[in-house]
Amino acid sequence: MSDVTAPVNRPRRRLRGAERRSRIEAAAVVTFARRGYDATSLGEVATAAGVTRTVMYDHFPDKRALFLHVIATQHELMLGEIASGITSDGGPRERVRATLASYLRFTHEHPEARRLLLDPIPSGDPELDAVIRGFLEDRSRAISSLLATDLANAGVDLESTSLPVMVAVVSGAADGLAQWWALHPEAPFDDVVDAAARLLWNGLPRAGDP
Amino acid sequence: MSDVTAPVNRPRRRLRGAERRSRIEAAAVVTFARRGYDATSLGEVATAAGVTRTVMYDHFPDKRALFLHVIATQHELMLGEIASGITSDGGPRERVRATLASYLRFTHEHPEARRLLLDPIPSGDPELDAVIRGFLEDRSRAISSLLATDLANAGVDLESTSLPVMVAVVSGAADGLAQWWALHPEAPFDDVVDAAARLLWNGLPRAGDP
DNA sequence: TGGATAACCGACACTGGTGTCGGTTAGGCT
DNA sequence: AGCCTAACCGACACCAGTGTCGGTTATCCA
Repeated sequence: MSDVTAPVNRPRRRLRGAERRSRIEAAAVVTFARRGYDATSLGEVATAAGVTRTVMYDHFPDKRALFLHVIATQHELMLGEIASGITSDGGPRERVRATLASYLRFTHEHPEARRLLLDPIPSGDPELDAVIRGFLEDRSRAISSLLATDLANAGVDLESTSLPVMVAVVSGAADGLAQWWALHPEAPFDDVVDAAARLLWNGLPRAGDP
Repeated sequence: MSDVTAPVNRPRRRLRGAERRSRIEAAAVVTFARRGYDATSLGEVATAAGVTRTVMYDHFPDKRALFLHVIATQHELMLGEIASGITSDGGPRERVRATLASYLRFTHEHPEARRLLLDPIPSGDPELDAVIRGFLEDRSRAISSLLATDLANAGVDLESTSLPVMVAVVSGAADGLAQWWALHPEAPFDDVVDAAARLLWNGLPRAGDP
C-alpha cells in the first residue's frame, strides 16, 4: 500500500485545522454560488471539501454562520477590487473605464462572488438579507463617490435624485455587462470594455454620429 | 350566520375549478417570487391560496409544473410590456425613453415578475434553468431589435461585438434602475426616467457640460 | 330531487436535510 | 516513547417537504 504524498483517494491525510477550514470555505463559496443558500446542503459542501458532513460543525456552528462568513469574505474581495478602479489615475473618463474594467475582470476571476452578492438571496432569513443589503449599499456608496466628485466638476446638482439614479444605472450596466460576458467569454476583453465605456461616456450612438 | 359574498374566514365556499386554479397561480406568483423556487414549499402556496396542500395536485402535476406555468405567464406579460415601449412612436431618443418607462412601470406594477425572471434561479434543475435562459434571450432579442435599426441609421457596424454589448449594458442599466426604484419608491417616476434616459442618451455628464 | 362530477381534504409513506454525541486516531510536543 | 490535543467520522433523533390514496361533500344539471 502507498500512503505516500498524494491524498489521491482512500488514504486521506489529516490536515491541520486552519488548512481544513480554508478548504471548507473554498468549497462553500463555489457550492453556495451554484445553488443558492437554501438549496445547498452542508453535505454537498462537505463532499466538495473532501470531508464528512459532521466535520463542518467542528469549524462552524451552523450553516448560516458558514454562509455569513463566506459572503463577508467575498464582499471584502469585491469591494477592494472596485475601489482599486475608482482610485486609479487619469481623468474622469479613464476612471470610469478603469472601474468598469476592474469589475469585469473581477467577476471573470470570481464568478462566485458575483452570484453570491448580486443575485438577490431569497433566504427568508431577515438578518441574512439585511447583511446582503448592507453589502449592496457599501458598493453603491463606493460608486457614488466615484461619480460625485466628477459630477460636481461637471456642475451637476448632487442633491437632486439624479446621483442615485446614475449610480443605479451605472452599476446595473456594469453588472449586466458582466453577466453577458460570463455567457460569451469568447468576446475579447478590451473590445467589450471599450464598447461599454464608450456607451456610458458618450451615450447611445445617434444619427449625427461621431 | 352569513354565507353572503365575502369568503372571509371559516365558511369557505367551494369554487369552480378554473377560479380555484387561478387563485393558486396568483398565490404561487407572489410566493415563488418572495422566496425562490427551492425555498418555497407547496404548503406555503396552498395556504396563501386558501386551500390544503393536496388540492394543488388536483390542478398541477407537481411543483415544477406549477412553477414553469407561472414563470411562462409572467414572461408573456413582461415581454408584451417591453414590446409596447419598443414599438412606440417618435424618434430613437423617444423610443429609448418610452421603453425605459415601460419597463420601470411594469416592474413597479409586477415586482414578482422581475424577481422571477431576472434574478437568476439557482434551481439545479437543468430544464428549468434552460427555460429561464430562453426567456432572457427573448428579451435580449427584443431590445436588440429596438437598438439595431437605430444603430444602423447611426452607421454602427451591427456585426461587431458592440451590439450585444450595448444590449447587455442597456438592459442591465434598466434593471438596475428598476431595482433601485423598488427600494426608493418615493422618487418621482418622471424624474427617474428622465435622468436615466438622459444618461443613456448623452452619456455621463462631463466638465464641458451641456 | 336525486345522481354524478369534481373540488376538497386527512393521513400516510418516503426522502433528504440538520444538528448532536460519543468514540477513534493522527500527529505535534516534551 | 508516549501523551494529549483536536481533526475526523458513524450513528442517531428529529423535522420539513413531497407526492399518493381514498374518502367526503358541495354544487351543477337532467
